[in-house]
Amino acid sequence: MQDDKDRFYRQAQIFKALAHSSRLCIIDRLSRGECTPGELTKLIGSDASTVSKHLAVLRAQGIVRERRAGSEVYYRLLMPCVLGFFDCIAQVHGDQ
Amino acid sequence: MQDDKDRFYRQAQIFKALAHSSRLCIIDRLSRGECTPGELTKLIGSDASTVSKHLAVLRAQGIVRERRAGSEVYYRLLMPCVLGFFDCIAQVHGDQ
DNA sequence: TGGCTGCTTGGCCATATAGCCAAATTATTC
DNA sequence: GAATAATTTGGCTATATGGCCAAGCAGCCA
Repeated sequence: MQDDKDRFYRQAQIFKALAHSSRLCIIDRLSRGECTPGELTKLIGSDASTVSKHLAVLRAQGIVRERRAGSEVYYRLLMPCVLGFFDCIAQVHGDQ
Repeated sequence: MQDDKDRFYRQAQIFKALAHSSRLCIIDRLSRGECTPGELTKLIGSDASTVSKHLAVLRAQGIVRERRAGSEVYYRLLMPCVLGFFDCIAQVHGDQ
């Protein structure tokens, strides 16, 4: 009962982290290899601070992880199974 | 480019619909068979109007569909592949 | 028709989120 | 140490969302 409630809550946190087009764009990009916030900022086209906050949201849920290399930071996807979500959705939406 | 933006946006809408513990609870219940809003209201324990609005969110994204039978309404899960999401998350969370 | 039940919609408030700019932080290079 | 570049954090505002209550609508039965 309470366990279920907790589990649903934690799962919902993950979905919430995925529930933004810029963050999906980030995940899509990271599925093809590591990337810096700077590069992602160019890709997405919003302010660097905005992108950084999106990355923080994904980090907080363990979806991505960062690695410092000198003055740069590289992010990588920790939860590749989320890519399967896209297939599921595409199936229903009939797109892609 | 623009297509990608659109696709990410529509996918994000789906994730947004899934990003609430009560709605995940609904999906979990519907994965075991049809159910009325009344039953779901008892299960979740919030106001009937709140549950109805959650169902509207899921309906709008094509995740569930309703069927009228006299004065009652039965909801069913249209997107069973979302259940796979739970496995993915559990895998990472190590729970369940 | 009138009343009942089941469900949805409208209205309102409290809270959360996304975005920008500005400022702080960390590492590099001169 | 100062200047620069990359990233993050703080602060603010605008918008979206969730929740309740109250009201509306649809089907059923007396």
